[in-house]
Amino acid sequence: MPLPQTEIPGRLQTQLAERGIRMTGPRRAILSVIETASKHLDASQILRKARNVDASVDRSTVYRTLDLLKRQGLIDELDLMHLNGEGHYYERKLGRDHIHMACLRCGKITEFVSKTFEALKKQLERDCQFHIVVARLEVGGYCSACRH
Amino acid sequence: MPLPQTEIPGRLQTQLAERGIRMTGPRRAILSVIETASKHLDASQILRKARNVDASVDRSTVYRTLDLLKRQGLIDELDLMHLNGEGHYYERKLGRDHIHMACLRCGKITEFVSKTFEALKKQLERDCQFHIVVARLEVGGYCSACRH
DNA sequence: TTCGTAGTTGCGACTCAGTTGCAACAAGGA
DNA sequence: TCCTTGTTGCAACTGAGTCGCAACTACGAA
Repeated sequence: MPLPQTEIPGRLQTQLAERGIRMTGPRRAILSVIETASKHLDASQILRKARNVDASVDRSTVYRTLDLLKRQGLIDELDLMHLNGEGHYYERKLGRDHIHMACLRCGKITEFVSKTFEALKKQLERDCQFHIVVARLEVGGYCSACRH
Repeated sequence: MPLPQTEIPGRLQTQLAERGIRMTGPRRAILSVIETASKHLDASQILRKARNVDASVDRSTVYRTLDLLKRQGLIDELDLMHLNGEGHYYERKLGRDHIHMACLRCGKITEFVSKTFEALKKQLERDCQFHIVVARLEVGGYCSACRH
């Protein structure tokens, strides 16, 4: 089942305001990049796009803002290690956990929500007496267009 | 009856020899470290331990050997991002995929094999027409001793 | 509207993991 | 023993991310 992607633009700004967090020019630029992203971006891609909005944005401000959003639980950090071996990618956190599937040939990332995944997490919590805070499943392989 | 978890020391050496790959002093040192490790090690820990065997081993040789073992499919690379935010860890690849659960408080890594996980992978392959090469599930949370 | 201040910024210098080019070296087959 | 090819240590480099600091600014209070 595909994810519903539509969100009100400016939602992240609102969420930060609700928490009494200061809004600044660089922050607005970075948030708008994250909100309007059509794919997963890493820190340097976010920096480059944010500079189209506000040319003075600094690398360290991007990292600090990503930190802030992580601490506030508004974005998730992914590895997508299968894709190009390295790098952290960021995405808006929507309600449900989902699985990331990276095609090793064309690089496409597919997201997937699964009841079985939810069941697996419940099983882990029960069988291992483990309280899950975060669960990330990353899959590498070949998508339907690239499989051979 | 105890589980047959023990491995003959030198097994990695044998596997490389079977593939006609040259054996050298530094390589032997690094392989023995990986084979006798009681927990997941990162590259710098492997370097430190390998130097106890052969003091001249270089950082770059460790990375090159880890690359070799990855390419040969003899080790897996993990992120364990939940544990300390960074770093790649390595482990012998045994037959079965397993889940890594990292306790955010005590740092313990628990491994878990699950039929539900296997079912989830089958479901992904079927529903998304995706050919899975590798699937990594990393869970962060609190273990039974640390939960609150 | 102005003011004060705590939070934020850009900057530059730094750390740390990992990579690379290269000349010297050595494994292992002939 | 020799030869070839793969491997090594080294040193220099890259790229991601961090940090201390002085200058700046958002925004609530006056």
